[in-house]
Amino acid sequence: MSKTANETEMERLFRALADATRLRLLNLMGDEEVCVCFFVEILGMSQPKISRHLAYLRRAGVVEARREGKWMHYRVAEPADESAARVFREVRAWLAAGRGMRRDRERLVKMCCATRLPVQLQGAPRPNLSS
Amino acid sequence: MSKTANETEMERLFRALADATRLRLLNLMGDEEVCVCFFVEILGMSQPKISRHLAYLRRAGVVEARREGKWMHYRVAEPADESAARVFREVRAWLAAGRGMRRDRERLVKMCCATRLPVQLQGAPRPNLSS
DNA sequence: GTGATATATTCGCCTCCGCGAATGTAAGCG
DNA sequence: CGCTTACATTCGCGGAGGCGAATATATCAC
Repeated sequence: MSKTANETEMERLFRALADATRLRLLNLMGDEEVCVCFFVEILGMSQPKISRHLAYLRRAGVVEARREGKWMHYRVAEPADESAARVFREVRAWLAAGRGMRRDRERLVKMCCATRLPVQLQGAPRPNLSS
Repeated sequence: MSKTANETEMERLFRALADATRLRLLNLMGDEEVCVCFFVEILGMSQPKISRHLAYLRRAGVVEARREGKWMHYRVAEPADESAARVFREVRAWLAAGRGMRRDRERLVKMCCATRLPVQLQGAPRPNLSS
């Protein structure tokens, strides 16, 4: 039934989407969970910056996190509300069509499939490249 | 085929949607143009506040304006990009399902169909109630 | 022209948030 | 225990934007 969709929820969602870095993070996640160290390596941004944006997305209910030893994995969280989920799906489709966004994903796939990971990522858990 | 969807365009759109007042304005417009004076009357907010948010939406390319004598009419502007238009449609569907949003629209319909308009709106051009 | 009406813009003041830099925390290793 | 790695949080600064209040602009009536 979920037809209410508290208006405040919309604001939170759109504020979370109103930042280029967060959009790039969401695009990199696709449908699989990704380790923080890959975000840092691929976006070439400082680790605190990545971490702050991931925390923002988490507070907004847009992503969920899972700990595995030292590593943290982030994945997209589908909204419970039906209309919100449809909006969210379209947003992610829009992301996937973007030029820069596709470059980001290509770099993720290339890096995660390389036989030799860069020094910073030795031993890091690789994301599933299914999507 | 509009597959680029400049990432900056997404940021602008989502920032425009990240405010409760602007969401209510978009919802009130629906598929028809609406005169500023109705926004002011129905939302019960100050005229400068309404006007500033409408200007924000216009700068973001989300709405367009048309002048008719003293009155200004605002209507939703469909994005040129295909993916963006799909996102936007879903957003508006989400809006239309919201509880408070439906109340707003009911008040608009009631006010615009009343035989006697409130004093502030005497002679104001009424919106088409088709949607 | 004057005046009234409808809308837009400007001006401080404030809060939110993005940033780099530094620091804090949590898990693994020995 | 101490040390390293992976990540999170805090701090101080600066810019963006929301607000009410005041002011400016545009159009119409006369």
